[in-house]
This record gives sequence, structure tokens and C-alpha cells, in this order.
Amino acid sequence: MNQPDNSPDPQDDLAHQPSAGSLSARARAAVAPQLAYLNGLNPEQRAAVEATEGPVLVLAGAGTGKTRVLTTRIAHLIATGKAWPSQILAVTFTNKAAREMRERIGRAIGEVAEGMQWLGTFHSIGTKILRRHAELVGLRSDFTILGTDDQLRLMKQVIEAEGIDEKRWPARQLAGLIDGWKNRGLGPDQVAAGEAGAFANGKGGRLYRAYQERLKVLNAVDFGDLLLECLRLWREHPDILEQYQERFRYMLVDEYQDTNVAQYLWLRLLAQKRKNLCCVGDDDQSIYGWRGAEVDNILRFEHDFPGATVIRLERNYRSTGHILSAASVLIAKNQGRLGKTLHTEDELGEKVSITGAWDSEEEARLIGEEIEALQAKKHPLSEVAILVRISAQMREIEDRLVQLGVPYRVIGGPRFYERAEIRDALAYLRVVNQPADDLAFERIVNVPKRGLGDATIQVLHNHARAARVPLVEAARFIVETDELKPKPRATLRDLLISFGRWSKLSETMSQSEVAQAVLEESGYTDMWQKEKSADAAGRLENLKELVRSMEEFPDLQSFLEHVSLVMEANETDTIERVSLMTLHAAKGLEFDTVFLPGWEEGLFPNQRALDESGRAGLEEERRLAHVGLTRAKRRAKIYFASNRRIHGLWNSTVPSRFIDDLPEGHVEIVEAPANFSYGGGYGGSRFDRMQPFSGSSYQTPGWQRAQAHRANTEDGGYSARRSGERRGPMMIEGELVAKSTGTSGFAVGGRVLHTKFGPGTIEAVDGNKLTVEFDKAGRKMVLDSFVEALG
DNA sequence: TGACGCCCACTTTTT
DNA sequence: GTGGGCGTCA
Repeated sequence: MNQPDNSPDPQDDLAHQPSAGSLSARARAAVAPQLAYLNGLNPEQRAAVEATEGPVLVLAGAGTGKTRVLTTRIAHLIATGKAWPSQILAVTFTNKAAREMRERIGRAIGEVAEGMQWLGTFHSIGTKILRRHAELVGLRSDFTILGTDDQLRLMKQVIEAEGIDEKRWPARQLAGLIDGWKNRGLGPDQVAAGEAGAFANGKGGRLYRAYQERLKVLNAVDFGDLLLECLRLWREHPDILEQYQERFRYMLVDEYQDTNVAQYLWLRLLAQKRKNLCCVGDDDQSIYGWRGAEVDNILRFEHDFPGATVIRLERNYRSTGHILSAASVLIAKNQGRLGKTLHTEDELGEKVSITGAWDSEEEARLIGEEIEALQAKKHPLSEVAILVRISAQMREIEDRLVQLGVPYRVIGGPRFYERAEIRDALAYLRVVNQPADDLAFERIVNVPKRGLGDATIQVLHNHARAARVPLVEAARFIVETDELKPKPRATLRDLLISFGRWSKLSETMSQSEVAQAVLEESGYTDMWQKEKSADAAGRLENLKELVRSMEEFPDLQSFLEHVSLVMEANETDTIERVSLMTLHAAKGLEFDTVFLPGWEEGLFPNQRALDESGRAGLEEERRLAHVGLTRAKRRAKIYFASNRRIHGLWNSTVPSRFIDDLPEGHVEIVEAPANFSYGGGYGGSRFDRMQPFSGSSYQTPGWQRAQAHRANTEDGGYSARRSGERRGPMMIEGELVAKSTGTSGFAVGGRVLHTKFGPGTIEAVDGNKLTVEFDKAGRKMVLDSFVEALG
């Protein structure tokens, strides 16, 4: 057990050099001798953990303990003294995966996991690196990370600036192209002319370049840049690359089959020196080819990293025999795979069932009935999942579950931070934080509507461009001239004054209070309160949640940093529900019982995948089927319908070829229970569909969905609503912010307790704003709603 | 600026 | 069938 070297853990370039007696050193010493964490690993898993040197590829089939291997390997590296936590790079794709890994390492070896500052997603680690060297790639270290919507707006501007008809050459398409290029690690100068020429009569490359230039001017990057700019940084500054190569003694990558070319290059550069790269993945679970993932990365690993050790994990700990066999036979039909044979020592269990339904509605009904039957047998609903190929399939199933009163939740869907209201709120905060943030300014300058329309914006833009200043700067200038009509001019001036005031507030108030004040004073919350549509209440809820979540951060800056990459609505699930999601969203999850509806040609395998990607597309679809089946621990139930409505039209459909791929010995065909009351015919089914189930607009699936999403922090599942506790807009008690009118009931000299700053004494009262001298935190201005009276 | 109505498209989705 | 984007008219 050699030490990495004699120096203490080099936590960071500048900071924190723990002494020999530090917590981490002691924890390492305590854990090293026993190696208790190795207990219970099977021989292959153990080999994967102990093969620390050189390139290693761990082919980990579904349910074979992949995460366990990864976390144990990290624990092992640390415990044996091969590396300090800060010298290990561990990359995942999602924040969720990173979080889980951190927790599990912590459980294995204690607090040492805290020192793992390089455990995160490709994007978060890329961000961290870029911020340190921002100036070398033409950015400032406080660059903003653009979301998809900002990106799109920027591209639209670029397209229009080039004098191209945006309708003929939509920004969406350009975004797709640029995304693809970035996924493949190509900067504007590296895109093949022919390929770039495909857009806007040969202007694709120019637009890409223009877009990148705009980003630089705005001090912003998009997601792709977080990796691409790292590549550029390292290529142009080999000395910096070397620093990182030195630092990362051991590198681990989760879900390697999902890496794209840019990520591959990123890893390869880093691993060049020490070559201790361990990639864990499963080529049979590569289902993200359409967004740039390169199965080739995993297929070519041995070629790319000569001398690589390849370890196969084939013992499955998840599914019973029939399910596993069915899945294995199915996936064996694929040509382009490294090949693994999953086996289990578990019992055979139930066969995979295949049920044909007359139409999609009957399919939904059958599933609903089965779930009710399971429910009656006390099968926990949290162990039941319905996995669909496309989200459009969800509607009918939801309808059915709603009718039966089966609680469910939809997993996936729009992310918290992608919602319009959240992005609007963030845009306000971004301008407060960084007035030069043009994209943010533009987004909210007229939200809520305040009469600053296109004409006004245009004037601002012209000035900004001519004077080469940010929009806010241009606005400040323009309100002093008479270029604008009196009304917009006054409005704009007010807005600028407001922003000045809000920026001031952030010097004394906590960021959540600033946010609350900004949202209130800008009229933004008012806007949603006045809005009568069904989801307005949900949006207000989301804003509340946003303000609440901000409290956990030390300041606005770090909150904004966090939010652009990893913001999620926290899902505290208290009630038992069935999970409904797409097959893609199901990767990495497992359930006792899995329903797999819609196994029909055209839908699954999806016609479009076949048209666009041919055999590769088919194989990816088959992998998706494999992922679906292997989610099931004890019961997998496949369904197909003979008639399905596609884009509003009824089509008759044929069972999926994947059904024929399954081995007869491991499946059973289930006769759909004859249901004469429906006449077994088209007409009967339609008739049934006509039955009103409530007539209220609150019962529409869309609304249900909105509720389900909104309710994810409450118990507010569907079942609650069924029992009459409907959570409609009318239910929203209280508003996001305290009313600023009237006295706050606080008096100078009174003692108060603040959620964040603790106890203090009131020094001044101004409407709902209090100036408080806090015992610990010093003098701050706070909103009265954030404090409670003491004594 | 808002309301209405037409037209289109429509697989999967993280960061 | 449905929602989003955009154009037109008041």
C-alpha cells in the first residue's frame, strides 16, 4: 500500500492542505487495513475493483452491480492510499447519478468522500475547469450557462442578423446542427464545408461562427461549449492540460456507452499521461445515439486504449430467470455488440407475458385492471412501472388510471428550471447579478407586459450595437434622450431605477429575499396571480419553491451557478404510486412489475428511427426493448394493440418484431379477457371512449400532468384530488410574497428570528422591509415575512 | 397589445 | 387530436 506521495492531499491549487492528522487522513488510515468494502463482491466485480492500473473497460450488463463496482473501486483507491480523493476524477451523466455515487462512497468509507471535488457530471466538471481558466478561452470567470431557450433566441438573432429568412431556415434546425457538431467536438473551423453548407445555402458555418462570437460577447456558453472549450483550452495550452493530467491519477466514467465524441476526446486527453482510465458501461444499453452518443466509443475501447483490461459483469442480481432469458435472447439479435451473456441464480419466476388488445384503449384498460388486481394483493404501487416508447402513449393510460383512481406519477417531462416562470425569474436575478446579461434583460424587459414592445427593443438594440455596449447601458443612455415616446421612456426609466434598487438590496438582504422582492416589485408574481389559466397556480408554487431553494446557497452568484446546471424540483414522494415514464427515462431504475405497452411495428420499433438510421436505428430500438425488459425484477408484461390512433387518425397495427424475437420457452401469450360488452369491435370501443368521465376541465390529462408535477413536493398526488381535495387554482392559499402595504406588525426595538440569520433586533421598519441588527450576522435589511417575532 | 384563428408537426432528452 | 407559433384584425 504505497502512498501517492508524501505530500498531503493537494486539495486544490491554492487551498486547504490537510495535515497528517486531518479527518481525511485519519479516516483513510482507519479504513485501509480491513478492506471490509470488498466483502460480498463476486470475483468479476472484485477484479474490476482491484484492476486499478492502466485502462480498464468494465462491461456491466443490466443489474450486475455496476454502481457498486464504481463506488467500491473509488473507495479502494482511497483506502489503499493510491490516490487522495482530490486526485480521482469520477464522471457521470446526470447529477442524480453523481449524487448517488457520492452517497454510496460515503457509506463505504466515511467522510473522505467529501474530498471528492472532481466527482460530477461532464458538464459540471467542465464548468469548474473553465471558470479557472476562462480568460484563456475568451470568457470571464463569471460566464453564464445558457439553457436551450436562450440558445434558441440567440440563434434566431444571429440568423436574422445575417439577413436569412428564419422561417425558411428555422433556428431549431440550426441549433440541432450546431449541437451535433459540438457533440462531435467540432468548432466552427473544423466543420466540413459540405456539411456546414447544408444550412441556409452554405451559410451554416458562418452562422455557427457568428453564434460563437455572440456567445463570447455575452460572456456566455451553451452546454456543448462546457466540453468543447475545455478541449480548446487544453489543445492551446498544453501546460494546463498537463496540470490536470498530473492531478487526475485515476479516472472513472459511468455509462460510457453514452459518451459522445467530444466527451471521448475530453477523456482521452486527460488520460493520455497516466492511462488509469476505467470506463464502465453496457453497449446493450446504449439508447442515446440520437443525441450524439457514440456506441463506437465503447466498442472501440480496446483499440483506443491499447493494453486495456476488459472485465465482463454477467451475473444479474435483479431479474428472475424467465425475464432475464427473454431479454438476453432478444438482445442477441443485435449485430453490433461486444456480447455478454447475462445469467442469474435466481428462480425462473414468472414468464414474460404478452397480451394483445383490440385497441390502445383496451390496452390501457387491461393494464389498469392488472394494477388494481396487484393493488388488491398489496403489491406496493411504487414497485410498478409502465414504460412507454413515446410520451404520446401516456395520455390514454393516464386517462384510465384517473378513472380507476390509481395514483400515479409521470417521471420526466419538463425540468424544473426549464419552465417559463422559473427562467423568467432567473432572468430577473441574472440582470440584478450581472446587468450586462443581455439575453436575460431582453427576456424580461417586457414581462410582465409593460409597454416595452418590439419597437422599443429595436431602438435599444441599435444603440447597443452601435456603441458596443450592453442593452442596459444603451437603455440608460436612451432614457436621457427623446428617441422614445414619453410613455415607454418613462417605463424604461422606472425599470432601470428598479434594477438599481434591487442590486442595492442584494448588498444587505439574503438572496432569497432579494428574489422575493424583485418578483413582487417587478409585478411578475402579480402577472401570474391575475392569470386565470389552470396552471397559473402551479407556476406560483414553482416560484415559491425557487425562492425557498435559494436559501440553501451562500449568495446569489453561487445560486445562479448551481441552477443553470443542476436545478431540480425536489421529489419527496410520500404516497405510493405507479410510475409512468418513457423507456429512456427508465434506464437505471428497477421495479417488481413492469408493464410494456405499445409493442407494435411503427411505434416500437419506432418508424422514424428506422427511416432515419436504418439498421443502427433498429438495433437501438432493440436495446431500448432490452432496457425495458431488464427493468423488471419479477414480472414483465408486454402489450400490443391492433388499432391505435396516430396523429389523431386510427391505424391498424401489427405486433412488434421484437415480440417475435423473444424465446417461446420464456414467454406466455395471455388471452385478453373477452369483453363482450364492448362488442370487441371498433364501434364499441369508440362508444366506450365517448363516456364522459367528469366533464370538468380539471380532469384533462394535461391538467393532471401539471398537477402531478406541481404536486411533487406535496402529497398532492392524484388520489388526493380524487377524494375531493381538488387542488385547483382556487386552492392556492396565500400568495408568493407578502403584501407590502399596511403595517407589518413589527416595531423598532422588537426581537425577531430570521430563517437564515438567526435572532436580531429591529432597527427600522419600512413597509414590509425591516432593518435588523442580527446578533450573529450583523445589520441586514430583510422582508418581514422571513422573520418571526420573538418573545 | 391582445384575441382569435390558421397552419403545421408530431420520438426519445441530459446538461 | 393537440399544442405552439405566427399572422391578422380590432
